[in-house]
Amino acid sequence: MYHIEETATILKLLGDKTRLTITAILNETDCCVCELVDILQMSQPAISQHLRKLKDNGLVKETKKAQWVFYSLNKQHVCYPLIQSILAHVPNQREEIDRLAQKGIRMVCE
Amino acid sequence: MYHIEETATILKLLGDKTRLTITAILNETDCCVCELVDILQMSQPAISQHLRKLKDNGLVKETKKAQWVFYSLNKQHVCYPLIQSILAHVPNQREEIDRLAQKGIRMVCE
DNA sequence: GTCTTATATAAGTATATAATTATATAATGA
DNA sequence: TCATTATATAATTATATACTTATATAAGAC
Repeated sequence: MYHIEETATILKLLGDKTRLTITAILNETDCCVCELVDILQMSQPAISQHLRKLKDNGLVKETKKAQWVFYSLNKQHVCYPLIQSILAHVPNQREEIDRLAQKGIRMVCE
Repeated sequence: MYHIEETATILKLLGDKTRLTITAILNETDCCVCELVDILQMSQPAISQHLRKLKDNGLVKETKKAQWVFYSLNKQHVCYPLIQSILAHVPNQREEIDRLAQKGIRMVCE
């Protein structure tokens, strides 16, 4: 059970098509920024700025690997259960991720 | 299972402390505008405008009774299940409603 | 009819948000 | 070292949002 305010903050964060999609993607697999750029067909700064908001609120974590920064959902977040029950209502993004894999993820990031 | 965009719209609507609280209240009991004004301690136009957004998106319904307009959650909304699974994570607003009842709802609305 | 109460809407203002473009940083590899 | 790639940040702009104040509408009481 969360506070109303805390919950509203999470909902506001996920109440944006781009961030909700990013969250749904990360719920399937970790991704680096350029993969998200490729899937979402948006500019790199726009994606970075959305990731920043998610990170500032602790919803995602970042891990640096060579020149890439991989983002993942923060399963330790207090609101993770809320996020999961929301994601249960939206289609998973397997297709998008598979499409990316077929193009060769490497080609995208290198 | 909803579309990402549709879900984002709902989350954005509920991603506001006032609207989330109104929704949580209406999940307990129907309310007229002046009751919400009393509970939320906000101006009447502010409450009306939030109710308008909720109504425009079909989340709430209104019923006129004499000079009052009672609002209720629209259980027929496609996203009602999503809304319920979100509300399951926030405290119900029984206390606020009870506090209002003790003051005498009649006194508030007349 | 007029007065009061409940609610809605309009106009204005201040702030927040999302995007773009340009630039900075950081890591890799030649 | 320099060039390239990946990512972040800053500055700007356009739009959206939440609220206030003032006013309109609608219903009931008198």
